[in-house]
Amino acid sequence: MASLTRIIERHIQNLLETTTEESVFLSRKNLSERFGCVPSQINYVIRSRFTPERGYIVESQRGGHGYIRVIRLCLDMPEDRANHVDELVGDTVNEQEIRRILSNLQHRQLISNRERLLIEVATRFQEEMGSSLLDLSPYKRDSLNAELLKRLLRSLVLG
Amino acid sequence: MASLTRIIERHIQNLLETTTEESVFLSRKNLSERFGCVPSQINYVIRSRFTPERGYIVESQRGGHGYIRVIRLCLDMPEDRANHVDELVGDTVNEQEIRRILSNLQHRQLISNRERLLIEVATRFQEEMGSSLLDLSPYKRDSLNAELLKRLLRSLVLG
DNA sequence: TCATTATTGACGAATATTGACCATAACCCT
DNA sequence: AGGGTTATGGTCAATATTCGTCAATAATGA
Repeated sequence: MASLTRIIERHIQNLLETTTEESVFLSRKNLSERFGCVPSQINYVIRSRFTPERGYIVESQRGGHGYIRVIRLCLDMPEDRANHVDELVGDTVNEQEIRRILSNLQHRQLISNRERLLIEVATRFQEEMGSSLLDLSPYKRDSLNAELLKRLLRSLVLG
Repeated sequence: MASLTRIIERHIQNLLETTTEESVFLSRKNLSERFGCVPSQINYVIRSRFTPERGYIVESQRGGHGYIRVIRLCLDMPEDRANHVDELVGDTVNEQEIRRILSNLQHRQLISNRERLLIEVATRFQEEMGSSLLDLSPYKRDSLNAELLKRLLRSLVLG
């Protein structure tokens, strides 16, 4: 029993995979009628699933002939991917954020599940060392986590 | 008398062995009702038994249609395999030995190029932290390296 | 006996759904 | 051209539904 949000998400992803274009134009009204929901549910799906963090950008226009356009980010150049990684991770990350980032990257097939596992083990080990052995402050641990995570991901994404 | 934790652990493992998928979706609420325990007991089982170090990845989502997803990358590591990893790595390893071990594993096609890269980056980062940030003795650094390397390799069920 | 592991429950955080009200752009009619 | 009308999409807050965390307590085992 999938949620409506997930169903609509899949629908939009299908459209993106089907087309040869790098974007699709949606009608909020049509979509909400097709899926039997209030229009603002479409906004919720867009806001929660088609974010820059997941590799999308969105444009829209109101009024007559209005639309919502969903564009797939193109990260062909290794350098673009490295920059993307730096933005994703930022200067500090806690364990929860690490899990979320890795989940995203895996769904986008930028890392395999074994690679994800290695990264989780490595960051957990560092977290454990940082808190029990070294008694570092939470902030210091989060910034060390960010540094390690960026190095790991950059090494994959530059190749 | 088997503890509830063990019973629930076995239940989840059975689900994983039964399904043809690489993962199972659980409902915390359902499970806790079925086994007559508080919901947070399910978290305890997951946290203590289905860790990345043991080769599992866990994703979850709160809210409506929430779930806990357990992904198993490999079946549990047999005892002898784990011992093999321990022998391979030993109690201390320096960078040179790490490279030799990884090279060997890669030639036997037990790890990919990218996986090797991750392990090297992770151990090098720890080495760097250990010497510059915390000024650990070389011996201490080598034993931390060994511990990290063993956890990484065990998670992949190598040996 | 002491350390580790297991159990519980109160409280907190995240996600999904819905609807009322707001903002904007195109169209059409003087 | 101007102004009203119509057709879109956007925002925000309320509510419901899950799951997570943390700390206290109990049980187990070495």
